[in-house]
Amino acid sequence: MAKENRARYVILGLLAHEILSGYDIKKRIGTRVRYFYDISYGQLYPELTRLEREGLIAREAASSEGRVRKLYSITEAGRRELECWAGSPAEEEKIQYDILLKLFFGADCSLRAIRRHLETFLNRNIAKLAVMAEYEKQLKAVMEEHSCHLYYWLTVLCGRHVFQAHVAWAEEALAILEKMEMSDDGERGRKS
Amino acid sequence: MAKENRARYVILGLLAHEILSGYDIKKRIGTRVRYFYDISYGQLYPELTRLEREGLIAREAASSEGRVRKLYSITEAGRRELECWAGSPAEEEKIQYDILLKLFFGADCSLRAIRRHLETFLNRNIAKLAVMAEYEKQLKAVMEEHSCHLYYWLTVLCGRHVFQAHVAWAEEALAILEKMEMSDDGERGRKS
DNA sequence: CTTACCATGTAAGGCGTTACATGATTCA
DNA sequence: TGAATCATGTAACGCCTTACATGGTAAG
Repeated sequence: MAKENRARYVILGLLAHEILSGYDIKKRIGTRVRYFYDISYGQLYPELTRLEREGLIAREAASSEGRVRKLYSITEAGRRELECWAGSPAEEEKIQYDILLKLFFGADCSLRAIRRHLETFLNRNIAKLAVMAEYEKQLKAVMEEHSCHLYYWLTVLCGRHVFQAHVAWAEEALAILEKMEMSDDGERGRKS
Repeated sequence: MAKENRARYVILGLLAHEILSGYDIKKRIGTRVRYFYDISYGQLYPELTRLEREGLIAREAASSEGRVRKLYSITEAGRRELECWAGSPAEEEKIQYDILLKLFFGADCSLRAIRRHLETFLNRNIAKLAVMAEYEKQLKAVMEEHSCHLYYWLTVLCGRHVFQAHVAWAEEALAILEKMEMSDDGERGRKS
């Protein structure tokens, strides 16, 4: 999975629009793309150093009004690199959900545990779905005037579809389990 | 994301039902759970060594009919470990799709590239969806008689929901882009 | 004056991949 | 005899996380 060093392109992508510090970048990621990408300082700062050394980003004159801040901007080479990456084929997406492994391989654990996993999963995804709906509402209002944000919108749309699917699956799975329990009623090793 | 060492639990989960060699395990994973988990030999064999050293799995007497095969079985301690894992809370699932990053951060690349990404994504997920549908058909037939395979079915169901969502999203996104192109028609930096 | 936040980093270590190395067996 | 598959591993390296280290500033 981790093959392409997403970090560097996310950084370049953000710097393509604004001059930012490492701390700023972390915040931007936290608020804007949390649902499909995250980064830690342990990866961010070394990557910034590397990008600068490679000439893909450059230090801006620090405003030096007291606080230490290292501001970075993207270079022409950086823009080319970003464009090249954006045009090259995307890696295949993988679904690696812990819950599926627990369902599949932990099949001999209690039914109660399975139900608990599904319920946690369901609640989490209901919440995420609500957030996506909220984003969409806000975006729709903004986009009436500014036709940009199209790509932002498309990513939110993806989130809505995927989280909706999670919710639908969890509900269906819980319903199936309930039906099983009815007909099966307390048979064998599985204690409810 | 990578926090819990899924590999070890997948191995234990497979060994909970059969005695297998490393090679067998790899094959089982390849045919049965490819869509939500995969492993490489570089991870598999060292993990087997570790699990044996920890007493969670044990070497079975090799049948020694020529070929070298190391067969492993799960121990009682291994079963306890597996059960403990299966009962503990599942990690939060993350969607980390390369295509979303390219959409979001490569927003200044050509519209043609975006469309190509979406089409590739769409075709891939149509194919996956078809596989899930096939699995479901087979499973339904088998489950008439054997009521086991329930958890297998639930995982396939998840795949169906998720891949269906991917397909729906990609189609909607492509439709939106097409509409944009109509009204916008070749304006600005984006060359179609 | 202390808490919260701003801000930048390093070190250790785990997870996971790819490439390489080796050799036996089966089948055309 | 040569290719495919069976079968087990190691080495190197990259990604990423967690925990730690350091210090400044704003606000109550």
